[in-house]
Amino acid sequence: MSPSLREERKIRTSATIAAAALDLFAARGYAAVTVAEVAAAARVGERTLYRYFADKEDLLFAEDDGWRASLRAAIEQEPAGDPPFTVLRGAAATLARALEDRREEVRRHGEVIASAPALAARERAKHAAWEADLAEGLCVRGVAAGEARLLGRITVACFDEALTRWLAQDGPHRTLGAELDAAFAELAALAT
Amino acid sequence: MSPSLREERKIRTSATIAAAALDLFAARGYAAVTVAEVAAAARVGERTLYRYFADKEDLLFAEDDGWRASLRAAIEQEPAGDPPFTVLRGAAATLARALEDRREEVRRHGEVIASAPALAARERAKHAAWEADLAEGLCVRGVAAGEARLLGRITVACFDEALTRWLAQDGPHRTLGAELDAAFAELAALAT
DNA sequence: TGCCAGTTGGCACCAGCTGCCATTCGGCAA
DNA sequence: TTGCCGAATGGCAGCTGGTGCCAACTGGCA
Repeated sequence: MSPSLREERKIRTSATIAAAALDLFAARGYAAVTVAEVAAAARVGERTLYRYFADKEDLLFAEDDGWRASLRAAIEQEPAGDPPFTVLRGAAATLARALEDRREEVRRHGEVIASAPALAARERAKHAAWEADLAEGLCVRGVAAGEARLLGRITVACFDEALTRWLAQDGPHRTLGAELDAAFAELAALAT
Repeated sequence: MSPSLREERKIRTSATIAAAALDLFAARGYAAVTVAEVAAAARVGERTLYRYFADKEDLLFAEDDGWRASLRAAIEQEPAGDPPFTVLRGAAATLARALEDRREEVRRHGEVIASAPALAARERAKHAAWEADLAEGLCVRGVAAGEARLLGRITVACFDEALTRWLAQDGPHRTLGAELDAAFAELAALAT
């Protein structure tokens, strides 16, 4: 059941388009690049591009679906008896480990996103989806909905702050996992 | 120095357009209403509408600038010696008090926003701005940037959760202030 | 009264996005 | 090898969001 030639090509086409888009956006700015130019750079018709990506923004966010799935899987694999917040901290740590060796990629991506308000907004919407996934993962374990949502929000807040600090450092840097631990520790110290 | 006839008209025109937009969006859905229709309903040219509002989304978010200013003012008015998190909790409580008697308005607004992903994303971006304001307010008081950002994020997370719970109740309901206190209390209990 | 500055809205135009349709291409069976 | 089917492609027309430009209008003031 190896992927057929058709499927292979679809995957390759999608990756080509996304790569061309990121290159152009990084070089000239998101707003200054038209979808037609991205399509041309990827040697694809504009109409075809829109079959692979829902809209212009999606060129930068399509692959996030995969990470979202990883996050959901990470929650499920946490030990069954752990207290709720421990579960979410564990899931966040797993996601952090998956990002650990892709720092430059994440930074480059983040720079493009920060350059356009609409993209920053969508980035935030992604966090909302994460929060919902975390909350859902706790609800399945019997945690009350309100508490689950609050914990999801808190966890994403800490994760995002850890990501910010991780990317802000120049040269040698602490790991994302270390930043995440630090953020959670700070939270515990400050929340009381 | 009462407002001139010109200024009065501008304010009234802006309010008329925003009201027409909310009515149309609530009645027929955000996506199904064109900007031209909003302009026509407000008896204004489309080009004029775009002088009052930056884009279609802005029709729903323009007045948030005022609340953002209130939030900044609220931070400044917190006692000087208070610990950082106490300052932010106080500012959040002030904002909550300002919203307390506009529940139906907030709910109606929220329903329209929840109906379109792009609007939900922008709502989240608004929270990012709040977080930045809160962090800035702490930095001015000498708090380290990283800690200030983290506290800003946590505070907004609790506020947003409190807002969610406040709006979710039917019939008689607890106050937003009470929900906010509850969320902060839960945080303190769960974070350790 | 007449002028100035701010406000308005029509028009042209570009970019994002979609439905439709003809063409092309991979995969399979005769 | 050939021929067929369904999937993938891309061109085209068309709508909506958004902007620059310019001409007409209006309130305010000398």
